[in-house]
Amino acid sequence: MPLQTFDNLPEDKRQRIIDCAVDEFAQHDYASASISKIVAKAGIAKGSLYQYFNDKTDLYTYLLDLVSQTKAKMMAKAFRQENRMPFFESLLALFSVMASFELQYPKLAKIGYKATSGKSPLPEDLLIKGKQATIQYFVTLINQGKATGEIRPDIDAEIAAFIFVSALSEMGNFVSMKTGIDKNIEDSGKPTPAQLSEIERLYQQVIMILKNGIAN
Amino acid sequence: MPLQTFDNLPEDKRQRIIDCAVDEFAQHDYASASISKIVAKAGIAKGSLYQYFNDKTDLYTYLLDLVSQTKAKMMAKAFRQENRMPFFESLLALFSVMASFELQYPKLAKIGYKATSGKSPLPEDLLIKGKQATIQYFVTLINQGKATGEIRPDIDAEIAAFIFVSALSEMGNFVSMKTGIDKNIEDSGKPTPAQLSEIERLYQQVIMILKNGIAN
DNA sequence: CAGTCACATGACTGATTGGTCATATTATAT
DNA sequence: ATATAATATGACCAATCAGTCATGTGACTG
Repeated sequence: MPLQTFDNLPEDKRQRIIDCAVDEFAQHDYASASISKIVAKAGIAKGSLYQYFNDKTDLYTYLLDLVSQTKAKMMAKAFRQENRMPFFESLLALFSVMASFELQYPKLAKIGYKATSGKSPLPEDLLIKGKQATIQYFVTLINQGKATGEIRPDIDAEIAAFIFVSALSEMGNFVSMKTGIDKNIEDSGKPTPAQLSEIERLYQQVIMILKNGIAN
Repeated sequence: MPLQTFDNLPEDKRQRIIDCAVDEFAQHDYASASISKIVAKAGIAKGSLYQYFNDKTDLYTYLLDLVSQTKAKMMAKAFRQENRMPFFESLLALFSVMASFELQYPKLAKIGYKATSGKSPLPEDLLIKGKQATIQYFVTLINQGKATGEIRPDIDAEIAAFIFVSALSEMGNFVSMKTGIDKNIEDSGKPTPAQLSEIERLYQQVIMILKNGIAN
């Protein structure tokens, strides 16, 4: 975790450092991301960065925390209401949040994506445990849906969950492919209404397919 | 492409170099993969490697070729028969090939996966074009299915194709998660019959879900 | 034997890396 | 104004990187 000195920093300077670090880790994986380039772009001395963070992994885990906390905030906002929704409404809300996150914070999304798919210094177990945790969340959701009769009882919950997670995690790529949103767009740059409706149509179609299948 | 000298090499030496390079590029992305480590592990001088390949990207693209050619060979074997199968049989065959490839050549699969998801020195356009090409293949397959009445006409072919590709490309991870197959398993190590049947059940379930949906 | 050619070698280069630390600057407190 | 503590700095270090090249080796040819 960052040292106290990092919190004592003036807001704009701290934010600038974070921005530069996010830029770097969004474009390169952990091993290739360069501390030297981060401090150069942020306009601070390398020694300074090492007064804010213990080492490279410290900075990296700080960014991963930023990713999950930002996402968690959006989740909390979306699920503020009754937590017992019909299954497919829950699914819709989940997809909606993931898509919005991807649109609003494409760089943070990229960091998170790299962390789960590529290489990172964290114990590998910890990472796949994270992915398994996501799958497990869907498994319980699906089993609830089975209990309420919304989902066919012969569905293998784990495999269905795996499909959902795959579609979710890859949807970001598809979104940016379709909307042309890319790294040149700054984080927090509000997406246009046209993009939003396109995205909404996208994940509604996805859910429809997962719900009813494609067979005639 | 590799120089002629590489082809002139004695078979075992050439294979040893390929194996070590595959090892390295399967574990690290392009930027992090180390030529020094490859030659050290292969027991050759660094200068020698540069008599076989022009530079790092030359070696890398050679490996990517190896990946796609290996996969293409398996595809050709599976689709030797009549090329106009019912849609869901084609889908089954596709999934089957992808799963077998993942099982038989986990390292090659990992290299290919990194190439599409992570960073590589190739023009980025070329890579996402590759992914889009895969999607396009599914799009035509789906449109054929629509024409024959196998698939509902209101399905958005592109979105459905995206879901298939996502499931396909992530299935490797799921397979290794379920079967415990990992980097410690050598390429070409034949998977056990138990693993094979487990895998078969997996992608049959996946196709069933994509075909009929999960709704009751 | 001499000459030629293909390949093998590893010391070397210049660049870059994560990380350190003595020193300089600034802010706070007395 | 002086002392003390907090922060800023960049030259520096050892390690590593991709890539080069003069030299060496061995096999084939005349």
